[in-house]
Amino acid sequence: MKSNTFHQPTDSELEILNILWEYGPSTVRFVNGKLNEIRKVGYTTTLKIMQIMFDKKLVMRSQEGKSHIYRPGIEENAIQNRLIDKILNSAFGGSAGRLVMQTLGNHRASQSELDEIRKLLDELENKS
Amino acid sequence: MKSNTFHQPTDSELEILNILWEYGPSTVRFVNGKLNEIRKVGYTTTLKIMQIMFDKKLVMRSQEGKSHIYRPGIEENAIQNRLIDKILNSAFGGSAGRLVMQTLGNHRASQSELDEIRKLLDELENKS
DNA sequence: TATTAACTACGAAAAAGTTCGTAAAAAACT
DNA sequence: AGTTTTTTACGAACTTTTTCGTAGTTAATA
Repeated sequence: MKSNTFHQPTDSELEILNILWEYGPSTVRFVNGKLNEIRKVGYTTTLKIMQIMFDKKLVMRSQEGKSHIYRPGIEENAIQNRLIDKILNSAFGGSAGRLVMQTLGNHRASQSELDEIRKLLDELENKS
Repeated sequence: MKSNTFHQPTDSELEILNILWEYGPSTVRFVNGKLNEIRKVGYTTTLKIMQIMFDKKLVMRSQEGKSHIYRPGIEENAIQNRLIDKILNSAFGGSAGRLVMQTLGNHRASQSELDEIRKLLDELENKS
């Protein structure tokens, strides 16, 4: 196990982090239940992955009676930024503008989101 | 081999697609040379991956003398959109607005890109 | 208190991806 | 023509990730 390096979550790990971010501190059973709303996964499979995540510090946990309560060990924004960096470099030649254009061009955003984006653009331009 | 399903390129495959998109139709030797500008990769490793990509239809190829010339079997935009979809669903709860905000907030875009984005926002708002 | 149920830990198999060595064929070079 | 170089094909080892069975422990329940 690399102890030093940062651990990019795998796809399964990210799926679990999302559940923890959305629902807050949870048991393995709860997480496994959520996963099974989408696809069949064995309980010990979920357990094992969460144990691995604990080793990697992707989650933290505390004892509650006989079971563990898990919570995220990393901020949602940190992972989001890392994922953005990754596809930026691997598919958009590092250009944030291209990524944004492509995203807006293909996925509808709500009016309030568009307003927010416009506001952010204003700020960015004033800053420079 | 799944023949039916769409194949999301792996990281190595995406790296090779990027070279093909950037430099156009290329031999294995050329691609391997480009890869080796960044890290050490054996020739047959690159060959093998490109053969796998051919099976998956991620690249096409034509015979040129003794060797094959490879070209992308898929459009850059298609892959970009698929990558966006993936992180949108796996880390942004499906919200394009949040992805855009996060991207703009953390990665400098040039003035001309900002202008373009603003123009696109105008179009999106007029359309709806 | 004995049985059952729920939990963790762990090992190992299975699956997916990467790496490379070797063999055989084609082309280039003496 | 014979040797060397370049290429493809392919199998197999290795790595990483995912999956699950089994064992042992703790808690709940009869």
